[in-house]
Amino acid sequence: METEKIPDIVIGRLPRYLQALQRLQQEKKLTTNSKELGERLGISAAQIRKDLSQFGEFGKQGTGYSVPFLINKLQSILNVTSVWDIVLVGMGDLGHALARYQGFANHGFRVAMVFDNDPQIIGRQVGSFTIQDTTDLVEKVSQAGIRVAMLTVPASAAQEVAEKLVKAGVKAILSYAPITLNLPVDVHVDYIDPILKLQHMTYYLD
Amino acid sequence: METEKIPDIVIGRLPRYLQALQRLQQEKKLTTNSKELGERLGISAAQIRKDLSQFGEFGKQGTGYSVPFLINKLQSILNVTSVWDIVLVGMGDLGHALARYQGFANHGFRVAMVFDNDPQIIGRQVGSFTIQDTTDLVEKVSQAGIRVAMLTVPASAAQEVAEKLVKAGVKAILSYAPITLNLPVDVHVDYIDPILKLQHMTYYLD
DNA sequence: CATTGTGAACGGGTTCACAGCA
DNA sequence: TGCTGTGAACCCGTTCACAATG
Repeated sequence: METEKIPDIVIGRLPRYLQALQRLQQEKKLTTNSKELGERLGISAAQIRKDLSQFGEFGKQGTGYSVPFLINKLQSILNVTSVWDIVLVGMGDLGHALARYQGFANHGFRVAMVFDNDPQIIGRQVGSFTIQDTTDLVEKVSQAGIRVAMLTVPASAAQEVAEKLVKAGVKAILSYAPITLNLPVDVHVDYIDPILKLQHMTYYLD
Repeated sequence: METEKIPDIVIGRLPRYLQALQRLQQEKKLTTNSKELGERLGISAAQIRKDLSQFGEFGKQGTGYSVPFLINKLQSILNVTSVWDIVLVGMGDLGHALARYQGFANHGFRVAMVFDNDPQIIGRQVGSFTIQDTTDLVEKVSQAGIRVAMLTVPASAAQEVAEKLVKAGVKAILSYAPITLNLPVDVHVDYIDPILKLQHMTYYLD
């Protein structure tokens, strides 16, 4: 095991391994192996072994991997042993859906605050949240010490809001806005855009 | 230009180029170059030139690329010169949000039908759509000749629904369900899962 | 004896650097 | 002069194949 310089692309696969393992656990399986995991995920067994071996020797020859043990290890590596509070900005339809999404629980996340800049909806309830004014965002978010954000505002507002989040101390932003954000290098940014994914696939359609 | 065997990873970047170009067009810019595009997207200029050169010689030395011309070329390459009908299955919060999302217009897509299996909501209106019964999915979708789907059903239903979509002739599925689908190789599948993206980023947080 | 962990070989994507051209 | 297109070099991730071992 050599901890130094693990490629980002490897890190990106770990959540998928964790997801598959949690499904195996639901199915009451206590052990698995690189072949089974690989088949479920469409990844080669060698790849999975090599990825995991970067972090330690988690398996047993002849047996494979203990499902609960490997889940614990991956949760530790990915820093999701406890729960990250998330600030959600932009309470359109998508923001509403994410605010109410039950899937974050048990995966290391919980929406803690929601914001919008529209006076028409500020103060309204969404599930258990009261929509707060983005004017107060920097103060409220920094005070709460929140480090993770999801951005569901229109493209025209995304850069500005992202800068507020950074000012508030946020270090990881998952943006649904169809625009590349320009932020300090120590802030981690990723994007979700269905149009990009769909256009990728239509290339292969006649 | 050599058309044979263009890596999938290159195809995956083309939608981002198109997105950036369309923003440039909104800003009334008529030409751009690999350096400007690269800076906007966080991609090296050489990468962009090499990617584009796989499909033809679209630029002019000393000038760069014509924005509208390159937009047209990319739209042709990606097969989004006309509009793909999409079938959307699963009318929870996320399904509602996607059904009402205005961002598909002008990017090559339009939601054409929506389905759910919950008797409580079948027949209801969502925007301009009437929620249809998944029992009728195969018939309706194949009759309409729809080739592209978005899946926003619970994980427990995703595989089953995906198989129905395939039976109906769908060849591209964008799934929001947190599970790897097992489908024929000629069906293109991609996933959107915020939890995977968040866990990837929290690895880098203390 | 099934399955891991891993060095070595391999393959392929990215960057380099420059000729070529508007 | 400015910027593209591209062969070559480089770099890095994946696969291979097998020794090690519970």
